[in-house]
Amino acid sequence: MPEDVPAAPRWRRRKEARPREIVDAALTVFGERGFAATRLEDVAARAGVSKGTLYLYFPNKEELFKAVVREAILPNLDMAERLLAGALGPSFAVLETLLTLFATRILKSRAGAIPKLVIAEAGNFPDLARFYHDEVIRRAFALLAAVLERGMARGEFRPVDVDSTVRLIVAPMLMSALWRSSFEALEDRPLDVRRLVAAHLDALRRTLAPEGGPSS
Amino acid sequence: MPEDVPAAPRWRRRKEARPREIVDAALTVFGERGFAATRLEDVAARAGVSKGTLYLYFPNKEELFKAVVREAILPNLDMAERLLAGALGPSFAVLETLLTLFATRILKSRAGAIPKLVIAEAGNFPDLARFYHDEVIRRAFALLAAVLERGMARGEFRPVDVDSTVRLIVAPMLMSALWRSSFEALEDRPLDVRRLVAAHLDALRRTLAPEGGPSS
DNA sequence: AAAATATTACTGACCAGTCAGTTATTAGTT
DNA sequence: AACTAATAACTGACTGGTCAGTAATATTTT
Repeated sequence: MPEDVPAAPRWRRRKEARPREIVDAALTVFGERGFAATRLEDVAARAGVSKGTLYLYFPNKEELFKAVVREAILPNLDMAERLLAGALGPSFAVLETLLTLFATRILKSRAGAIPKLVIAEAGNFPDLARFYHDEVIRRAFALLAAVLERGMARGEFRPVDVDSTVRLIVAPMLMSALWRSSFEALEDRPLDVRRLVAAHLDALRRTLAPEGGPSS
Repeated sequence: MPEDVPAAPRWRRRKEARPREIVDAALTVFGERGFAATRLEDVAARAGVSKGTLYLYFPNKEELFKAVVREAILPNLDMAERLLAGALGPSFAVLETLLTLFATRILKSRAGAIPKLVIAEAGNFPDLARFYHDEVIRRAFALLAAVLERGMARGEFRPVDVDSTVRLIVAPMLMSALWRSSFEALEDRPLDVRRLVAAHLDALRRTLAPEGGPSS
């Protein structure tokens, strides 16, 4: 055995790549275990570093979690807001696009576990709850409210209680995310999100239609 | 100081009353903290006993939790099932009663925290998830499905995708429960459940109405 | 006195966050 | 181009605190 062949180094310096890899690993483990139950040792192992390295890039567990939300959720919200701002067609089409976007970009990705996470830990980690409330929920609600206002202003939707209706729109999406995280494994058939979204949009069409049938 | 006056005993034997008191205390603490984060020491303190006493009545934390669900949720499900079995009037009225029942009996009581709890811990405590799924979710879904089938059979509802529609009915109720447990404290105004239920029922009326207007 | 009920003190396992030390990389020197 | 600091990146053992469950002991009731 030649002993002068330099073995591959035990580790490499990869200052640029680490944060992304750590956040990515954290999303997976947080999603599986929840915030409190996640061991940073596991996150580190999955990211291929040691626990100490985590603390070189993130001051503590909470900030790591915030970084996960920023990376996994906020870009989608940005996209949704741009979509509404540039919308020209009927408001219901905007709604349709938004729900479909949520179903594909959030529900089908690992980010779908985040709502469960936040709901679960809100009581014990109020800072996290406030962060998520301010950065995600408020914005998402405002976005949907704007779509409803637009539709009512253009005579496409009948006048509705905006706040309640926003919640009615969000609820099945949220519930789907929670379902997948918590109960799907207990059933023989997975939740058919496509079918649920179709039924939801059908219900919304009937709910929002002006009294005398669509005005268009 | 007379020393022969028998002081009040430091504790009394109250074999019958303990379980209920412990379960009651557990409901409160589990609701505030979640399952994993709840310290049995706190439950004991709130029930006015010591930690050891808990273990005289419940073999472990999981069984204590199951007892909480049995006491706080199942009686309401029983009531709901009896209600449907004895229903004579229009199916929509049954739906209305069920949702109102949920809003008053679950949402407004401490039991409203249970859904959050189960969703939060399902991943880490699969036995709890299975228990809740089998004892609560399955039954609740079947109940609502039965109402829909009844309405369709009587020509009161248009034909709908039953599974999806059940989820659409449940979702806003569930979301309300989660909201109250997790985010209500962060907002200035509390969630107006009455208004939400009204909007939901209004939406459902439009969604379920047969095409040519109500047939009655 | 014996049985039943309750308390108190303890054990063992767990984990976020810390830090002294190690290894890879870069810059400087010959 | 080879050798040598100097520095940045990384590691992993350790600490301090927590808590479910258990064992030993005490009090109440019959």
